[in-house]
Amino acid sequence: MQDGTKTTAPRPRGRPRRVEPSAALDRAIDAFWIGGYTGTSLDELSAATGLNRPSLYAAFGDKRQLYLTALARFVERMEAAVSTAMAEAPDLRNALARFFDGALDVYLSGDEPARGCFVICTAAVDAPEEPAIRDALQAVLTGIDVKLAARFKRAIASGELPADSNADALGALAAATLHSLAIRARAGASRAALTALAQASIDQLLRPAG
Amino acid sequence: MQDGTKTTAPRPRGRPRRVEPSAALDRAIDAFWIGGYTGTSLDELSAATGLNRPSLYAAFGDKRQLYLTALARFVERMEAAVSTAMAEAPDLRNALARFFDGALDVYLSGDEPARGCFVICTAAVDAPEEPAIRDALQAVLTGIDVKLAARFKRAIASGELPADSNADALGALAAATLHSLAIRARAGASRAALTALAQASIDQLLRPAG
DNA sequence: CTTTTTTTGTACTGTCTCGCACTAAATTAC
DNA sequence: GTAATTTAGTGCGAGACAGTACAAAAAAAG
Repeated sequence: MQDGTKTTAPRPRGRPRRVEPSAALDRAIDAFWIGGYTGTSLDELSAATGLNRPSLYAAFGDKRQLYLTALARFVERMEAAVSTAMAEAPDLRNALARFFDGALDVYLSGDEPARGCFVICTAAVDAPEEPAIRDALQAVLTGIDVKLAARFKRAIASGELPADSNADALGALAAATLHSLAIRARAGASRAALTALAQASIDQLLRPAG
Repeated sequence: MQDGTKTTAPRPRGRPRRVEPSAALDRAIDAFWIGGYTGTSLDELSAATGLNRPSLYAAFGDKRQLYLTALARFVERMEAAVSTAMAEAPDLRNALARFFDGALDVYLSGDEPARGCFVICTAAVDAPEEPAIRDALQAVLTGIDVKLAARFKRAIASGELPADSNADALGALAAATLHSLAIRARAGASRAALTALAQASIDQLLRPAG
């Protein structure tokens, strides 16, 4: 506050950017989210981001790199949301409820029709022919499995679940419900139906053994 | 057998086909299965089927119609397999085991890398922009839900499950496991891992209430 | 053998696609 | 004001793509 210039604004040398790369990336996510990798052209990406094709290349490299960067950012946010849902909820039941509810907020966001999950619904189709995409998809899936399994382990340790429960299996089953929500949302299922599935999953996962 | 000519072979009028449309459709399924709708070009379809583009158009119409026809045939077979698994198994546990095992046979068939489910993994990406594909996907998902729920209802009626069980919810959860298997297979998961998930799902669904 | 009918194969058109070269514009440094 | 630097915008070129027109081929019917 001593000198008038903010220390965080040492304006760079040349012509200023018309649109920030970070904002452009967010809108590229939106475009890829709807059309998928092969289904979204560079012209569409250019229109969505406000960057023309040469600027896109300068900022993110070619189409594949842009897609992978968009995927990475989406995953980063998703995993952060999952982590907070797992950490902040008072118990496992609430953690799962937040987890599924937060996912549905994302899957049903934006205009109609619903887009489902960016990674589950669009990365899957290109997985066989694009090893980098397949690896990214695989990493995301196991990442979710691990986060969920860790939360189930905590619930076992705290006595919320019986000691002989299989945390890894329960985590994978919770993730399976997530995958199904992603697909069903993109297929046009109603939020009510999806919420019912999530609730059924929670009830099933937390039902005490007989 | 009375006259030498087989009654089923009244050779049609013009030049004979080099390849049967039914066989061509099967190979079109394979091509779409790997690349998806937008990701598979007519040239690839032509090479896969052995029909050149004009013959493809004559036989199946344009690319969208061909994809929908391929999807319909795949679904038809899948639903038949599901029905027999549900009907022939001695009890619910075996029915589900056959159901998941049969699905994995399909999802892991063909060359590496695994293709997962044709409908779940490829129709999902084009669902937002192709209403016909979205409707087909939605119909398939609810079809599976209904078939599974019916089997759970039978299990309730036969006393295999407690009377207060929610057959619809259990059916949807079993379907969710199927969706997850489809995605995970395409992401590169091992058969062992997928089988473990299926087994965990069965154990969970059949666990008596506490 | 000729005609008719159906499929096959070639070639074409217009459009889209990706990626990049090159010029114009906007800003700072001097 | 001039030079340097960075981005924006135009436009090109080679190739892929979907769909179709048209001629050649292969069979049955007469």
